Amino acid sequence: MNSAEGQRIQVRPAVQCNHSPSKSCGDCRLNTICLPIALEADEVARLEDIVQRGRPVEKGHQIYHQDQAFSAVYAVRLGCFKTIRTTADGREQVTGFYFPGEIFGMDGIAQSRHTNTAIALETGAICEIPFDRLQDLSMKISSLQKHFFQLMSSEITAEQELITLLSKNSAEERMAALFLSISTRFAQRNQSSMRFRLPMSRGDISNYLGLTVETVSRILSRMQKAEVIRVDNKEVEILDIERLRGLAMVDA
Amino acid sequence: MNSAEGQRIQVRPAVQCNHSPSKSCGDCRLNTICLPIALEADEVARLEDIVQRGRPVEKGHQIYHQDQAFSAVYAVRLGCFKTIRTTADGREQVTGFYFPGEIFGMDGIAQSRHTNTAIALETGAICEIPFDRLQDLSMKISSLQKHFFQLMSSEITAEQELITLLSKNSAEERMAALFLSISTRFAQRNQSSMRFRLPMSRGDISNYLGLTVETVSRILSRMQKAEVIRVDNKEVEILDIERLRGLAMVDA
DNA sequence: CGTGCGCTTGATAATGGTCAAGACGCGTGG
DNA sequence: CCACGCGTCTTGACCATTATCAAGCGCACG
Repeated sequence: MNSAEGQRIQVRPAVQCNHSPSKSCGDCRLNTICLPIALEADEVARLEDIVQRGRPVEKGHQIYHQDQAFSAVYAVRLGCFKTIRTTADGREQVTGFYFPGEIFGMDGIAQSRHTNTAIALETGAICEIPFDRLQDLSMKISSLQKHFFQLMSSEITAEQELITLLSKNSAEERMAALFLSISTRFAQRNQSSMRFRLPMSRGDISNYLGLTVETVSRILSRMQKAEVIRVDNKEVEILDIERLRGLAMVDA
Repeated sequence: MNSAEGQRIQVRPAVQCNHSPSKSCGDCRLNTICLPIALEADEVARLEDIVQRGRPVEKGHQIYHQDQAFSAVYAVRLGCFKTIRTTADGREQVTGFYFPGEIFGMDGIAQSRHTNTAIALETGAICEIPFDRLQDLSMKISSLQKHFFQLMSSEITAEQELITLLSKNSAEERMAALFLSISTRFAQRNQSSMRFRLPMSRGDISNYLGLTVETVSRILSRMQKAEVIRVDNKEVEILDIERLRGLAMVDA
């Protein structure tokens, strides 16, 4: 899903990160926003200046609500977040899952109002980045402007991958692709990519993938029976990643 | 589909446009890029300076190809364009249709390579906007930077609408939504929104909507029998837009 | 300890896909 | 100018995947 994000992170290993001097960049939750930018020391200071850092949020908390005035984008430091869009007739669509180091909220820029609602799937923390101040700073620091264009473009390509998945792939292929994406994103944070806990419910998964909970549940059972994965409630273990890749038929 | 684009255009009526002094902004194909910006005269000149204006292209021509190095984004002046993404296993997904005044090619920014192929659906013309020069200029003209952030955000919200459509709506609802979107976009250009010629084939439509050509064909016949639309090959007439909106069940 | 929500599993149904055949339209070449 | 041929579109019959409906389990939380 988010292979663009992935690649951008992977090509830039372990440089010292000024946000959290005690940590390597691989650990700093802000790496996707600060890492690719060759900032001068005082520029880093200016960026840190505008960022509301490490605000803790509890499970189920809404960061912003659809139609609410847009003022900031958010970087995930800890935990997992989902964005959902409610249609005119009341149906809901999960439009994305966001893991540490990823940015959400960019949908609100165009209309100065959010077109999604963002919700914490588990207890975590976020950095709030006021967008008007980010824009100002981008006028002075070209690499910051460039990076933000790239971030938004990544969001576009990630969504195009989801469009393709929904449009062209079977239920099983969609599930496999999601698991591979989640696995990759855990790996990027130096966490186990073969064994992890799903932060989202079956309902979130099925909604995101355009399926029903029943179908998701059945496919999990089938994959488990085929010994591709092992599932125990939200705990997932990938037993045969090659076969999972085969099921996905997609370059995640 | 593209309601974000739509609203942005509609709230800014008929100001004089400096690109084509003889025309109102409603006619200037570049309106989505220049219109919302309160530029000084010399700033307009600088923008016009970098834009390769009005390059004609013939039907079937590729503007850029997937994996090709990214260097520019493109504004449609005339005609209609589609973007397609080819997956690892060779399947193709139509990711968007672009009408005059709309911008395509922003997918390439993140990876400095295009993740789509853009193809002209009919003979038309485009403006090429070299991205590095646009970035430079955005550093000097804050309203231009702001506008480009908005453009990209619009692309994100448009894609989220498509995701929702693919995930939650029936074949008939998808078709109705697409027709409403196309109709709206024709209206924005002061062209007939009730009677128009589809620039894309049934295959393009079905691919975009995650359906088969047979299903698209059947639904067109059904809608015609129900006297909601009249179809003659690519010529479409909307007979009952209220009923079409009812079918769409979506805020297009 | 009970209630409820999330998850699983089964039976059945429907939407849309696949396969197949024929019609229509358009461009090309005789 | 007409005829041929191919590609696009339509329509029908049949089939498969996934949704729907229904029931039961188990864990978490009051």
